[in-house]
Amino acid sequence: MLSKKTKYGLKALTFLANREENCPVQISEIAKSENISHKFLESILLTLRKASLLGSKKGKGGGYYLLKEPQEILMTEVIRSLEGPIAMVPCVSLNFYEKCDDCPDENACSVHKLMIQVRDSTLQVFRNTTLADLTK
Amino acid sequence: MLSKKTKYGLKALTFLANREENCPVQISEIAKSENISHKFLESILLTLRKASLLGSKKGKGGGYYLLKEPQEILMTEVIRSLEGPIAMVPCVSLNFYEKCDDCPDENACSVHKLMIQVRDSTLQVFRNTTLADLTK
DNA sequence: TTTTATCCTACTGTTTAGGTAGGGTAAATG
DNA sequence: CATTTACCCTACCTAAACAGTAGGATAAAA
Repeated sequence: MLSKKTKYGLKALTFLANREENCPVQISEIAKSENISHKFLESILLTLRKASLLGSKKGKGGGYYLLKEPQEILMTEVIRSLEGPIAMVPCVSLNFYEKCDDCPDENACSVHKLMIQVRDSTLQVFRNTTLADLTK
Repeated sequence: MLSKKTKYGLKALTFLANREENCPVQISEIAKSENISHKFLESILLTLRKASLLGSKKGKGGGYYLLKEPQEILMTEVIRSLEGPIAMVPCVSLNFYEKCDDCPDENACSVHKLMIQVRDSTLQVFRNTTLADLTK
């Protein structure tokens, strides 16, 4: 299941990408337009800023803005920052690998085998999709 | 993330498929071999029986056994019984559809668009993989 | 009728998701 | 330089889901 955090984050990024000018947009404007709680969205945008996907400006006329062109923002980056691992089990994760404690031999594990395939097909989608593909 | 329930269920099914004879196997034997808590595995096998993937036999010499040939058991069935929806958001789920309450127009939603692609690529894996593909 | 092993309901502890609360800090404006 | 604006950051909270446990009921074989 995709968390609300990721879902809202994607919506916010799309909202920013859909604007013609890339000037700072206030949290409240995004929150209102996308039906997201102001405070929750604030914490999400903060995460995206720390992941270097968004820039921010304080004070009057401040807000958040994209740091890169939409077509340069890959879904792999976005999903990994907001959701964490893309793989369904840690033992097949490229960026968040962890060994299973119940599994003596990873290479003999049927779940491992299956989940590698799922990971690869999901990765293919995320690697071939940029923020620009989500806009209209 | 894949739940332990699904993970253990897959391991148990693979264990049964790897046996040369399809006679009833006790919970304890599977639990021991796969490092799964006996009681937890019991509840998982019960789920699989109710999903008509396993048969059971009570009393001495009893246990669980496959109801179909491994090559006839699709991953879509297994995952849906144990994990529930394959889609990452309910609004793109084929078998467990639900409308998002924050989304006025599904077709205009960027998350929807992306998640349909993910669902389709994951489905392709599960539809083309049977239990027989997980055995060795 | 005793033993074996599944069936089934209910309960419980831990973790995570999805927020809220409330003040701190930097920048623009006058 | 003071005020307003809007992001920055930590801590906290509640409900639900996950990952099991407990304990007995039931059915089949010996």
